[in-house]
Amino acid sequence: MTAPVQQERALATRAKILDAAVDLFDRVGYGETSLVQVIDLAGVTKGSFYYHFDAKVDLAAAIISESSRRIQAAIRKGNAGAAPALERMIRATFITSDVIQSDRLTHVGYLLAQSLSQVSRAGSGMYLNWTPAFVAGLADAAAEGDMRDDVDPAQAGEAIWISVVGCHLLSDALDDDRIARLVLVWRTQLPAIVPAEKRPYFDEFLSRLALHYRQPGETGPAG
Amino acid sequence: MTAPVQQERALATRAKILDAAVDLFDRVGYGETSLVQVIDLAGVTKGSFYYHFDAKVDLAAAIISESSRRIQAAIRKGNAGAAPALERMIRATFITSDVIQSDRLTHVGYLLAQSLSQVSRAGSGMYLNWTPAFVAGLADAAAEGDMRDDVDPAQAGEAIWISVVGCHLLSDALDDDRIARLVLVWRTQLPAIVPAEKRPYFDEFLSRLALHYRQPGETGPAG
Amino acid sequence: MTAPVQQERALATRAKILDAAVDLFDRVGYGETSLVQVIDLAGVTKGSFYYHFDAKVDLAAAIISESSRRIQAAIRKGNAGAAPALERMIRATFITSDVIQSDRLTHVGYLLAQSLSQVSRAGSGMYLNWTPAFVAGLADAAAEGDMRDDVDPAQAGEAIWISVVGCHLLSDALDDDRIARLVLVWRTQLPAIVPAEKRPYFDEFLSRLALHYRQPGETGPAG
Amino acid sequence: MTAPVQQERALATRAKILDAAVDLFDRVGYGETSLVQVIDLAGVTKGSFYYHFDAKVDLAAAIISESSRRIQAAIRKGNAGAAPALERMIRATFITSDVIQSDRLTHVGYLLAQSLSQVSRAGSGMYLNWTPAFVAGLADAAAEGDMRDDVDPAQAGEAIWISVVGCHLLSDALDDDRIARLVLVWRTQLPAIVPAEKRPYFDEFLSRLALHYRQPGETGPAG
DNA sequence: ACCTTCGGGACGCCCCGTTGCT
DNA sequence: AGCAACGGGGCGTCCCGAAGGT
Repeated sequence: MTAPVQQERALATRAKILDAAVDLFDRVGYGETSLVQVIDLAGVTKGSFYYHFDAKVDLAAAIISESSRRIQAAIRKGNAGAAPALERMIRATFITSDVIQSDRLTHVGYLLAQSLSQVSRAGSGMYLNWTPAFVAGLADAAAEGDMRDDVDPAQAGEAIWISVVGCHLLSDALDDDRIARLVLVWRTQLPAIVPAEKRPYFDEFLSRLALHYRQPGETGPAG
Repeated sequence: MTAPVQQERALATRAKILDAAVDLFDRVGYGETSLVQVIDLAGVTKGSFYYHFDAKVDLAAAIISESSRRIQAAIRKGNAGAAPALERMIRATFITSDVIQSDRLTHVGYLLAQSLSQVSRAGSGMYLNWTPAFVAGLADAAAEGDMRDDVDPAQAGEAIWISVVGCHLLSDALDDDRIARLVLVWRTQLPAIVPAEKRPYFDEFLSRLALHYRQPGETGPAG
Repeated sequence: MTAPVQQERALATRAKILDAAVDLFDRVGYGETSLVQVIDLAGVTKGSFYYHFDAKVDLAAAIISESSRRIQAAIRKGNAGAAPALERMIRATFITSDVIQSDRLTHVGYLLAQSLSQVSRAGSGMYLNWTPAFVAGLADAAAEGDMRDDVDPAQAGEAIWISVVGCHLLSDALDDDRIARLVLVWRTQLPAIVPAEKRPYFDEFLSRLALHYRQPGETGPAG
Repeated sequence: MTAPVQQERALATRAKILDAAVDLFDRVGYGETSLVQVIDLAGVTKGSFYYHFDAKVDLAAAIISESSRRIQAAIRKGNAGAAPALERMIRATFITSDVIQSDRLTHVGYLLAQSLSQVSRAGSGMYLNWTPAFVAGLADAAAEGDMRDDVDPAQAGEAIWISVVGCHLLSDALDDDRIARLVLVWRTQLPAIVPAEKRPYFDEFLSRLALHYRQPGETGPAG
């Protein structure tokens, strides 16, 4: 409680800088954005910037970590209640796509993590860590009877993860609706995974997710 | 006839520059590589460089176009004889992975095309054009009786393409064997596509492809 | 009085740069002077330079505008009291020649304005604006009875202005005494302009101006 | 005799280069024009250029000397017959203005001579040599009775030369009609020089010159 | 003699991410 | 937090030669 007012102002300054950086990194890219562009857009001075950040890369690092923090938080919040593992997995991919799509900072952070793997370790880490997560998720699903006996959770997990990754990349490159593509992926992958009798249920489950997370502007089939 | 001798030297110089650029772009990245690094490594002077290329981006452009040229050529060569559409499609993905994996320039060009979409149009073009290609391929496959009746070629085509893209991205990020991951993808996708009675054949087909294109250093199961 | 010290230092730095630039532009020319020559001579660093000036041309622009500022100021100061229009005109040409001759920055700025008309608009502007000024001056002189009835102020004004311009150019090319040449010009032009009875007065007026503004090193007739 | 064909081609090449240089120097300036611009516009190669000219400055030098050659030739031709000194002088100034105005190479050469005095010596030489020429001309005119007794040929000569110089400079800066301005100059200067009884003659003389040399597009008073 | 291809380096300007002092 | 200064490259371009063909 020493000087809460100043702290507030400092936080606001930091936020202004971060916002400006997100905007510029998104539009012109990290390497192509100069520090002065950032501080000009943020309306602060260089001294002020260097008070909050030690270097330019720290900007990226801050965005990246905030981005992954938000993704984690969104998943935790969206998957709050108890639910079967497979449903949690599916929902997690939708939540992630949704937050990446709707929150600019998260999106930029996600992109930065890819291109600046030397900065945050989150780059390859992101990809490295998620494969086992998917595999583990499918193993749990199998234990819960949500998987057919003849599929290997390890292989299926990696296959799905590959598709999800491709999904993100394509949606970034083509700048179109992530959710729609994600639905497509799950609709083609799920039949090969879940037991035949559960397919109707998961079809419905997917439809509901698609409805819930679809883009504001996008109109559904009955739109 | 007119001046063949000098042209040879020029070609060699150009190749030296390109080689150096490929090496550096691969190791440190395009944006992080300076022109003097390139010309130093190539052992040429700036004047020489600017005789062959108008700007730094032209280096990238040249690598990108040569890269896609090589991919096309490899596919054409590998798919020379007559073969069913689905087999050609599958083989094309293996050929592409193979050449990207084994030929450094091709790999770098492929990566550059992604990050420098403003330079070559090949960036987003790559992704844009391939989706319909996959869809068309599957349509042909359907006409040839290689597809189950209950799958939509359009959806299946995009789904596979998504997986292939994810495959490349993950293999790049994790820097591991592309072919192995590609085999995994096809093994999980094919069952959902081909008629049940043809599954054994395509299983065998995949095995042979995997054997044929697997990395030199990688030892197979019987290695 | 919060931070006058810093501003002072900044001003000093800026002045050092400007001084160096004036020196070099004068000796070797604007286009032939490189930025590093300027900053080396000024004893500042590149960063410092680019803090004060956005580009090389800004140096020229600054010199040009300061130059014309000084000319204006000198004229205003020299023509402070009330005096007939014709006398003010004559005196203004002497003052201008004097300050161009004695102040290096003014001289360089005057020269730059000629060659860099694309930079400052002062180039052609200088010439464009002065013709009407001379014409207007002579019109006032006519109203004050200082002009013969049979001369057209418009023609006489332009004629004199032409002579003054030629005067500057020749003095620059030959690098000799501007004042002496200016006296010559006025001595030949005035008889054709002023009424016969006023010639003795203006002869005397010219002599006094010549005496007052003649170069320090130049020795007069009695020198 | 030895190889006239080749010489012809060489001459043509040289001319092409010179033409291109004149065009570019005129439009963008000598210092701002690069060699490759010249050779591109000329449609020759660098090697070819360096066969004809040792360096870039040689281009300027060649243009300058050709320019002054043409001026000399024009004066000689225009002043071919016998005529009084003063008339020859006047006519020479008109001829010079005319050729500078109508012949692009001459104009460019004249301008180059001013800015590149270090190149051709013609720069200051031009100005240095012409003053005595004017003085000598007026001395001759005096001997022929074309000058009033009370004017000093030396002073009058320099005064006129100054005006002529100012004339050129102003016409260049304002890019307007040289001839009109020249007429103005002579009309104001002549009355102070020639005996009163000869004024009508010279007035008529000037009118005829103005008519003869006025710009093609310019319409005279009677339109 | 005339011309071409290809190469050689030296700068030129600018900008960038960073520090000190206040 | 802010004003001022710091240097180290970045890319591009420029003027020019070397070596050879016709």
